[in-house]
This record gives sequence, structure tokens and C-alpha cells, in this order.
Amino acid sequence: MSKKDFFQLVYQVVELVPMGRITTYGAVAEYLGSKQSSRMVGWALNASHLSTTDIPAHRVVNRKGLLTGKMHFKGKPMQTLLEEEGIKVIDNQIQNFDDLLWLPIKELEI
DNA sequence: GTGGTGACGACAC
DNA sequence: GGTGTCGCCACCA
Repeated sequence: MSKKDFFQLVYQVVELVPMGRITTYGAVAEYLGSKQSSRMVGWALNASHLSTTDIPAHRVVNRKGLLTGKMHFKGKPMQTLLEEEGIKVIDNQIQNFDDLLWLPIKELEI
């Protein structure tokens, strides 16, 4: 497609995450072509709240299933938002993380 | 234009 | 097995 900013590309993927599912920085980074650029995903999400688009950043967690950027998230705690979608979170860690994990590189590659 | 930083991941020791 | 360090690319000062 047209040349899009790395941010926009990350937003696009995150918005595609279905409710009740979650994705990881590494998964998005890998989908973008470089799993080693996972830091860029986090950086993009850092600006997600600055974007006019609503980005479910609470659905994006690290490879461990830990709710990292919760401190950067605005509004209610990420844990609460995830629980609203049916995702169980205990101590900032997602339960059934492997089962709820949604991989764009896999789902979109079908 | 350069340097430093960043919501991470993987590898090395 | 835990800790430390590097790497990666994009944005800010």
C-alpha cells in the first residue's frame, strides 16, 4: 500500500485486534517485518493516545503477557479494560495469555 | 545534523 | 537460572 508511517502501521494492526483477544509487541513487530523492532511498537503505542484514532493499546502487552505500559495508559487501568472484554488479568499478568494471543502475522496471513 | 531515549526481545555471560 | 548488554528504528531536544 501507500507509504505509511510506522506509527500508522502499528495502529492499523492494533485496531484489527478483535475484542477479547490480545497481541504482543513482538507479534506486531514481526508482522511489520522486524521482530527486533519491538521497541518501535511500544514507541508507536506511546503516541497512540496522541493519535486522533482510538487505539486499544490495552490489548497490546509484552511477550510475557505482562501489562507493561499500563502506567502510560490513560483512564481506567488496563487490567479493568481487559476484564471488561472478558480477559482475566491477575497482578498485571494476563491469564490464558497463550490462548488469547492474537497474531496478526498469522491471522492476516491466511 | 548528532545524540539520546523508548510501553521490548533475544542472546551472552 | 538470573542478570546484563546489545540491537533495532523512529521521534525529540
